[in-house]
Amino acid sequence: MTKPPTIRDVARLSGVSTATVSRYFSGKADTIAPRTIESVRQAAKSLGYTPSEIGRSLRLAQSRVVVMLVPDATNHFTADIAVSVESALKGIGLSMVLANTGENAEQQDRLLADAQGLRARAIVLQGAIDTPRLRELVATQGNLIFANRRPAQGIVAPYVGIDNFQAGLAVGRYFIERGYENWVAIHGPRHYFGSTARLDGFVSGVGDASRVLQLESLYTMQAGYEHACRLLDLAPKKYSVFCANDMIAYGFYRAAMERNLRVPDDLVIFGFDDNRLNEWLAPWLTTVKVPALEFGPAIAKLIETPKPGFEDGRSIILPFELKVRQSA
Amino acid sequence: MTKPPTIRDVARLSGVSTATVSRYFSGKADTIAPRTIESVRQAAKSLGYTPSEIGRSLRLAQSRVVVMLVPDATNHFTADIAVSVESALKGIGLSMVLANTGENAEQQDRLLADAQGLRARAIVLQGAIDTPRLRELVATQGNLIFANRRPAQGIVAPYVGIDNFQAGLAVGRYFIERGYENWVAIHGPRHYFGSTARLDGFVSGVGDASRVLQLESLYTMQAGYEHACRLLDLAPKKYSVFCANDMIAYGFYRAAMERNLRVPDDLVIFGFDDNRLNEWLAPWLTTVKVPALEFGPAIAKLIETPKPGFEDGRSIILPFELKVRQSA
DNA sequence: CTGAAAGCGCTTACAG
DNA sequence: CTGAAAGCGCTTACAG
Repeated sequence: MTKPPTIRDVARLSGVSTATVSRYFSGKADTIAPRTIESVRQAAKSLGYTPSEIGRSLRLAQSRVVVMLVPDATNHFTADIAVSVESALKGIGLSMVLANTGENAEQQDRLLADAQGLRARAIVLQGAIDTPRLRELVATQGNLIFANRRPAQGIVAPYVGIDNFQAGLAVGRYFIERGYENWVAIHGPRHYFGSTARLDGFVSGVGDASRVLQLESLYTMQAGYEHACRLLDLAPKKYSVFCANDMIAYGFYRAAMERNLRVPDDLVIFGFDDNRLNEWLAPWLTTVKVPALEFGPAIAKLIETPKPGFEDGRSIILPFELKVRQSA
Repeated sequence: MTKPPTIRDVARLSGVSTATVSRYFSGKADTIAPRTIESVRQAAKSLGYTPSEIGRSLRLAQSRVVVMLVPDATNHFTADIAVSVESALKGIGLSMVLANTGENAEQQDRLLADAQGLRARAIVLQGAIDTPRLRELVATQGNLIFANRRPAQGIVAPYVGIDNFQAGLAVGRYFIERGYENWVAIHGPRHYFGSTARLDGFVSGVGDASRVLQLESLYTMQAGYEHACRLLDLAPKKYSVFCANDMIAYGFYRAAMERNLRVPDDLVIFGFDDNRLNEWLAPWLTTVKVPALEFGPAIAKLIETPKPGFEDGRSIILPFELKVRQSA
């Protein structure tokens, strides 16, 4: 409960100046006499001193905090990316602050303001919503990084993730190759710019937009389930469904099971993400694997790299892979 | 990329002192003349000024950051609690930093040091590991809060969560009431002090420790699956299994399915947590509901309440509930 | 209703 | 190898 000791307390106790103590704690110990080092170490230890990140940040005009904004932290794929990023950042001496936008534009803008207040080293957005505030920040700060979903048209900022258009295209072509019919694309909310890249790719892949039934959906099991119920009850057919993520696919599958339909005989289902739950919950699901664990290192690299390249929209494109299993 | 504007820039542009600008931004606008307010507002807006949390924190000797340490951020129940806490803290003007200990004592201690460096307002631990560093911090800082698992013997700090012993007891009694036999308790890792409270309660509930087969397990589906395979293959029986969490129960169930066993006829399974995935993935699972969404408000309240009560180990005990469904 | 000034905990260029 | 001193962006008691 007592006030934490400061650098001055350590300096006093070890009989040196605060400059020396500071050097010790900021990794410049090689210019200090061994005896001095020892006395500083002792003093710090006996006081239980930990340098204040706040003092440090103020002085250096830069914090060691990276803010990550996610639409839904309880989504498993999102959480995997967050964990990967957190761990990679830790490796380069940064901390990550996680915050939920709840898919809400105002909430996002409020969090962006907070991140600015914290003087975040970088702001990583998973599934950003296109708002004026966002555009303003990208333009004036240049420390925003888009993950998993490309920024909207006209926003120039680094992107880390797969090429969603190419992935959609590959799925579309696979549908053609297999001779699937009755195409359905359940795609993500339209306010996620970039979420449509998968859809556009898919449509290109099958080659005929007019024959694709497009349904807009939240990224949840619930939403997938409801779409499926409506579809399977109103116009039952052997559909070939491309889902915007695995959660939607789970929901769709459950509705199919309830109707005694089998994959792939009565229904074809293709997911997206290959989130780690699949192995346990949906080993039957054919899906596009997005390498969640590669996001951390890529983003860390982007943050570490000297500024000159930060504003130029350079991106790190990760590889995707079609995981063909039972459902398609 | 340019340096963000400071309070001085705003003061200069609006022709007032930094004191006045500061008052405006720290909610003391009622002592400022309306015309002055307006000019400050204009100036701040045109400069795109956001007050620096760093400067503010240094001056006030207190940050608005709360650090939450979790053993595994990809666990759904953990994530639900984290989201609940983040949202409640946001409501009282605080941000949450999330960090993973990965069930690793050294990692935890490193993160605790980081939290101290950030001068965190509070540190919330979900599933803390008992280390000397942890004990030292509890004693000297008094801003640690234990969530979901009680602190170990001799650590006096506030706790938020259910009464795990009582919950285990209720499950044990339920087993007796139903006449279940062949009791198995798959409990969490022993280094989670407090994780054994559920086990102890359960043992008390059934009333005969010698007849409970106790298996130590990680909190994962994988671990639950492996325990089940071993058990069901080596000594097949109609077991009645109390799992330390729902994940373990999922894994156990899968192994049972693979062997064509049915719940509750061939096997009784009882979970713990009632994580939100159950509704979709395991609607058959009988489990103990822990109210994940009530953690946020409770923890926020603890943090807001004036210090006097902080060190005295006062706790907020949340209600649990047996959710009886198909599997038991 | 407003301002001048001190000081929160650090780091670093400069001087020795 | 070491120290004195300035200054990072704020807030607030004090004075007017």
